[in-house]
Amino acid sequence: LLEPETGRRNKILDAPSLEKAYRAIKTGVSRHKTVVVVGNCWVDYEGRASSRLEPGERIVLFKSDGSSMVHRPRDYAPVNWQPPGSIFRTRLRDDELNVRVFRRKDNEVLEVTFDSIALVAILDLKDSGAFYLYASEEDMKQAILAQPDILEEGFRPITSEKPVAPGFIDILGVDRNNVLTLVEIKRKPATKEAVLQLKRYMDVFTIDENREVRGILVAPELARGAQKMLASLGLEFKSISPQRCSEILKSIKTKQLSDFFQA
Amino acid sequence: LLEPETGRRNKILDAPSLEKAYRAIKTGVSRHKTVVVVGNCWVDYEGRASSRLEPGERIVLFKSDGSSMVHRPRDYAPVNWQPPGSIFRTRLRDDELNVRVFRRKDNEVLEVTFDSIALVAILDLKDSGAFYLYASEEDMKQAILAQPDILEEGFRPITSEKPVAPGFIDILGVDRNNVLTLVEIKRKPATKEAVLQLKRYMDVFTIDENREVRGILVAPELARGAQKMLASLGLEFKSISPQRCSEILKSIKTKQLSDFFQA
DNA sequence: TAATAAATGTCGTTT
DNA sequence: AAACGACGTTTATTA
Repeated sequence: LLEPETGRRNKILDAPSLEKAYRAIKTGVSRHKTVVVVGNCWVDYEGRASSRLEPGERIVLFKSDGSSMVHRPRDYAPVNWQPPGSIFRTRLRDDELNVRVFRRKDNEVLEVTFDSIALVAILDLKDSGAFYLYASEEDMKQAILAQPDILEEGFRPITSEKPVAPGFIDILGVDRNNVLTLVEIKRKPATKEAVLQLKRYMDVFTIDENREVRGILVAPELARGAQKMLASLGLEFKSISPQRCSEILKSIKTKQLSDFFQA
Repeated sequence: LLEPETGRRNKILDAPSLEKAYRAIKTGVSRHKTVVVVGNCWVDYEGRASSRLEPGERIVLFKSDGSSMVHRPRDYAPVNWQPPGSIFRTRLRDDELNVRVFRRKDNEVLEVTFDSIALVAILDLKDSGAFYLYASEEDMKQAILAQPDILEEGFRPITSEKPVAPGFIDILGVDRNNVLTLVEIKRKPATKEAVLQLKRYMDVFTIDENREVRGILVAPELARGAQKMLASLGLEFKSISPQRCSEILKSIKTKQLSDFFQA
């Protein structure tokens, strides 16, 4: 334990010496804690590309899965980082605290060197909370499979994620007249790119020119240029919002629950 | 000033009460500081999609440009975030500290609610250090423009980033026989997608079927399926690594420096 | 504002 | 391991 006398799981050092920071970081990393370091530092990266960040004050995270990131006082994205699976090595010499993050894959090295430290936090984070993302494209697909009528009355799905030459058809089915129908789903306004994607899938099924095949693009709306392209290619559009799909799924789950408790 | 008596720029609170944390965060955000909060929290997001993160201990960053991110003890990517330009609102009630991050664009809301705090850091980070990235696609282009022979002996660039219907041709030039030559550059193994991109550019210049035009794809290597497609479309490939380009640029800069000091 | 392409993209899945 | 597509992709650039 880091502080057996207090029983606390976290260790916070406010403006520690390099020596104290070094010991805390080294111990923290070896014990698979999450380490936050704030201080004046410079950063070198060598790998798929290479980079150099001149000195300045930043927030650096070292996580126990081997991922790490260097955050400047602005921007959403870290200026430098290393994905999970990397290995840490901490060193202190010549009034410089150096953390090297090595990643076997791509032979990548990230080196952060501090010459002054404002904060070190060694954190033992307990986090098992579930994460739910709703209204994803997957949700939209599940909603259409569960209630095919929202696409069109009489539509019957046959398969989903059907592998074809260019990729995967989201849903393959037949309409009320038994005409083969390809469904491509987008959770955002469908772009020309989405139209072309559906067209590529269509091409696979239109080897026989006599056989009728329908292609329906499902999305909350059509993006600007997409309408014209869609029409010229003889494809169709059905507006369905991800939110609506999310609610359909929710109502199905609620129904399943109530059925369960009634049974 | 946060702590006028000490003159320190940063304020570190180790396991503060919700009330103390609330005041520090509210003040810090309003004064455009960088705020780090570690504690037990749950997170809701509503926008292009929606999400729910159940309670757990996380590291949350609030930056003065309006960006924010929620980091779990593992993974490179934040589990939830908000890009720059968002607006913070901090509230305390019913033993819950709530920070709402609102983004006008896409009408997105991120809400982080804490019920216990392990650390609050209000940071006044001074960071003006320059960031240099090497071996980017831009570097590759500059290297070819500076030493066209690395593409092919006798190649002469005419323009770069030439705007054409589908986008921008990386480099437009002529070969030793004055044949118009289009160059598309990729820093990673060139995929079929890159081949198609070059093909689209080629189409613009082949209105006149009699006029010869060459298309050269520059990349460290060709991805699996790309070779066949390239050949079938009559396009060419030249292997150049981003690293090599980076070194060419470096040597040019060194030369320019030595010339400067000799003069 | 819309469109297009780049990114050390990352991440999951499937071959 | 390689390939392929999705992502709340984000970001920059330009018409």
